[in-house]
Amino acid sequence: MGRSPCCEKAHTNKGAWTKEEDDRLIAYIRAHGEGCWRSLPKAAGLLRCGKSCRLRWINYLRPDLKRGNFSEEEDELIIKLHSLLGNKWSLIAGRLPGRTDNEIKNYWNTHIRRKLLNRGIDPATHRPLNEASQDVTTISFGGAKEEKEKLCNPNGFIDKEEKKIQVQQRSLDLNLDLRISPPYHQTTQPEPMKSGGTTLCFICNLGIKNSKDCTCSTGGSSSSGSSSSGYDFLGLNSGLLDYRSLEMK
DNA sequence: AATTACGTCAACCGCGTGCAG
DNA sequence: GCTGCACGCGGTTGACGTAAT
Repeated sequence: MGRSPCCEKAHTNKGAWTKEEDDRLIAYIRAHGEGCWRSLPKAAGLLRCGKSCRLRWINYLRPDLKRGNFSEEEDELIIKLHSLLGNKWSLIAGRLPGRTDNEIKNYWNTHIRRKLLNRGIDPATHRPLNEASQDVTTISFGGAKEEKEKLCNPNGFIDKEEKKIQVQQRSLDLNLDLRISPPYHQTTQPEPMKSGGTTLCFICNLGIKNSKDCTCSTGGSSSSGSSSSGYDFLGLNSGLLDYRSLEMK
């Protein structure tokens, strides 16, 4: 059985794209737009798999791509978003205009991981390395599933309740409480780029509200008394982070 | 100059998901 | 509800460039 191949592999090119192939793909998409990747190669006269065309376009040929090095600001944003979202590269990329998920993923693995390690921070948990070996769990969404699977493992010798407690202890790390909820009505007016003559800071422009990182007068810092203690990372102490606000695509 | 080790990143692969029939 | 298709995503690979020996 199994899944049918996404394309006829026998007659497709693989490996690096040539200039001519790039030109054909660009010309076709300019003329017909994106979409229907499966039929695109044939229509564009390319001996490539549709997936390959899509990847090439999204990661390399798209006109709105921002080539070049990542700025320090982008670095920090990626770190913060990764601590929040885990390896959800497409979501992270959605917050970085002109950057692709593949690019960010590569950049993370080659630069930021090392950067964090040099700072003494575990890139998986975003906690100090000396704490990383303790009861800490990652923030990625996959973690819950793994833990669930572990719990369901019939061969496990540890009592299920005991395991539950272990998981709970390990999950104390960061209570994200990201919720999927029915369509909500905004309680506040959508914030314009400028509010009362005040230019919104980078964090507010990202749509992240109530963040301690906010440097403008409007968005963050939710009044003086709101954050009762410590670091209000991305506003997590001061309110619920709406997962939808992270979706950009 | 030759060889090896390492870093980078474009591209591939397999799986999950949404959707139409 | 089931099935197959198409797309999108994340993990991984491998070619290539550069630094070190």
